[in-house]
This record gives sequence, structure tokens and C-alpha cells, in this order.
Amino acid sequence: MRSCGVFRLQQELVQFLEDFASKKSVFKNKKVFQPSYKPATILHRNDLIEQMAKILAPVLKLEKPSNLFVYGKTGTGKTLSVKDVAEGFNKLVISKNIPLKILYINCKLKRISDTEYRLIAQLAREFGKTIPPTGLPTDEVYKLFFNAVDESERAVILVLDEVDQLTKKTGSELLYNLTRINEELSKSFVSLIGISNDLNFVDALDPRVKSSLSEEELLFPPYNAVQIQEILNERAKEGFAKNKIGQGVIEKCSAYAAREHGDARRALELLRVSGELADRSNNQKVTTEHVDEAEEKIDRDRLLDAVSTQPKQAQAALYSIISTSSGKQPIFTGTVYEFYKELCTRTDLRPLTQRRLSDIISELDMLGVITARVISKGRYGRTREIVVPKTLQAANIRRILQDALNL
DNA sequence: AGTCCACAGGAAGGGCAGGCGA
DNA sequence: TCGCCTGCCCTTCCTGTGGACT
Repeated sequence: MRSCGVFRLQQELVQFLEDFASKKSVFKNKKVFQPSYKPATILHRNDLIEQMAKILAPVLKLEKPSNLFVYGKTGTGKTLSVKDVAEGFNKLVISKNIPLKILYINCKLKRISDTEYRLIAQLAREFGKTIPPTGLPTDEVYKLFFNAVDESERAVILVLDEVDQLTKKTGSELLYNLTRINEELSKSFVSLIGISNDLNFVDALDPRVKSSLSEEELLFPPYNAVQIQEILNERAKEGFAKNKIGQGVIEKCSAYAAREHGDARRALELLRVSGELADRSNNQKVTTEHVDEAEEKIDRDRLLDAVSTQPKQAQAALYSIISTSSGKQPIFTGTVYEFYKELCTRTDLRPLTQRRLSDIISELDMLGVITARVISKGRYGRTREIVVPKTLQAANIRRILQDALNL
């Protein structure tokens, strides 16, 4: 009996896969919509790319260019443009045999470059050194890196993407050390390019680092709706099959993205998910309804994903918050902690201190799951006012957390 | 003007896992 | 195996604070 059931299931699966494979997709080349995809031409960024190339040009004569700081909100083409310039230089490096090495590091990548040690170790590895993931003293790793760079006469351009994430976690010590690197080198030199989403990042820096890192600055302004539309049109031509995009779809995607500070990445994601939804519902064309649906789906998925990948303690904290919040009245740290302690005894979870829970609450706030702001209730103390946003699908999230916490 | 609440949030340090060389 | 190093998560201890109340 059982094997018969399995057989039927398998048959259905094969049928499904066959259908899927033979089904016409609205996409022609989906890769076009990946964030890492580099289009042949980068629209609306010519000036900035040119400026960047000019700033870095001395490197071709083995003169040290100024350090450069690139900033602008997410999806304004910073990384893309820097990579484009780097590619241009790399072509020359090969054809003219220039001893130039351009390193790109994303400081946000977990477990690779989110601490001082890891980042420097990663850099040293780029120069062919083997560094253990942990174990060595940090100054030892610095030494290894410096020696590796200085092995021969050469120029190095170090691109630190999302550099603001780095100082958030490790302080500005690392950046300070990097800006001083040339004092340790005799044969080579290193120029830094910092990329940041945080517009106030430089101002918050240690003045010594600030003056050094931002010898030159480039601001990437947000795209406007028309520009995003052109970018989407360009990608859609490559990514979608002919006549698969309905009236107003591109316009709607651009409008949504422009509303959120001109984020082209988000616009592209929206377009891609709209296409996927059209495929899934067997539609021949992407419609504006798919865009609306996609917008909702993206938000939902992001949040649910963030919640389900949280550590147990953070999940317990969130569960406590959702459970104590009655909807209308805001709740406070103390109330949440009481519930949380009780929850811990129910679930055999080791209760953390209120101090720690307080940090977890502010982490959840930063994640965007809840809003928590510090308020004063006068005579009744100072605390955090925690609000579960109406848009949060509290019931859904509660269910996920119940599963995760075995409730 | 002073008090006092209920925390926020900084600093220091403990304990752990993971890795190294000797 | 041992001593030493790291990052990470956490506790303990502490000082700071906005504004209602007196």
C-alpha cells in the first residue's frame, strides 16, 4: 500500500516537473535581475563614473590616488559604478602590465568581514597568505597583511563596501589602522575606497579617520522615477521574453521604488517577483496586479524570513512582545520582561537578564519587526515604549514563533 | 526646585567554543 | 595536552536621565 502511494506521489512529481519544464515562462534571462548582474551600460551614472576614474587615474602611473569615500542610499548604483571603474582599470592592468591590485570586500558579509580580525585575515588571504579563522593575535594578522602587500612594488586599491557596517560592530580602530597603512609600507601603497549607505557615517567618525578617508567624496543621489523607469526598461528588454510585460507594469514598479528613495535594486526585485508570480499563476503576461502582489510578498517574505532565522532568545522576546501587546496600548520593557520570564519557565529556556533583553528589544527594533523608542513616564520612570506595527502580520508571526519555541 | 521612578545603556569581565603552535 | 588567542553571548555593576509628582 505504502509503496503504491509513494509511486503515485513520484508520478505526480514527475508530471509536475515535466509541466514546469515545458511551460512557457515570461522570462528570457532571469539572471538580469540578480543584484550581482552587471549591465553592459550603466544608466545615469556616467558623470560619477568619470569623476571616480579621474580621481583614481594617478594609480596608473604608480602614484597614490586620494582615498575616496562614496556614499548614497541603497540601490543608487554605488557598488555597480565602483565595480565598473575597477573593471576598466583591470583591463589596463592586463594590457599595460601595471602592478595594480584592486580588492573588493563587502564588510557586511557575516563570518567573513564583520570583525577586525576577520577582515584583515580576509585581506591577507587575498594576497595568498593562509590565516586561520581564529587563534592568532590581531596585530600578528596585521603584520602578515602588511608584509604580504609590501612583498613587491605595487599599487593596491582597497574597496570597502558597506564600510559603515564595519565601524558599527568594531569601532573606528580598524579604519584608523587602514588609513595609516601606508606608513608601514615601503615599496607599495594602498588607496581606500569606502562605500556607505549611511549618509551621516563620515560625520560620526573619529576626526583623524574622517579627514583621511574622505580626501575625496562622491555622493550618489537617488534615481528619480523616470530614471528608474529607463533602467527597468533596459533590463526588461534583456530579461523578459517579447511582449510579456503588460501596460503600466514598469511604470508601477518605478513609482513604488521612487517612493522609497529611488532604490533601483528594489525596483528590479519588484519586477522580477512580479514576473515569477505571473509564471506561477500561468499567466502569459505580467500585469500591474502582479506588481501589487509582489510588493506585498516581498515585504512579507523578508519579515517572516528575518523572524524565523532569529536565535531562540530573540524569538522568545518577540513572542512575549506580540503576546503582551493588546493592540491599542503600547507596552513597556518591564511588562515584556515579566511575560518573558514566565515563558522561559514554561519552555525550559534559560531566562536572560533584563539588561540583555533590553538589547534584544532594540535589536528587534533595528530589524524593523517592532518599533521601540525610549520615553519618559515622568514619575513612573523611563522605559521603552514598544509598538507592534499594524502592518505586521502578528498572527502569522506568532504561529511561526510557536512552532519554533515548541509551544 | 527637588525627588524619585523604571528603566536605558556604558564598562568590565566571565565563560564558552574554536583554533593555533609547542 | 597545554597555554594562548580570538569572537560571541551574556551577567554584573554602575551611572545617567526625562518628566510627573511633591
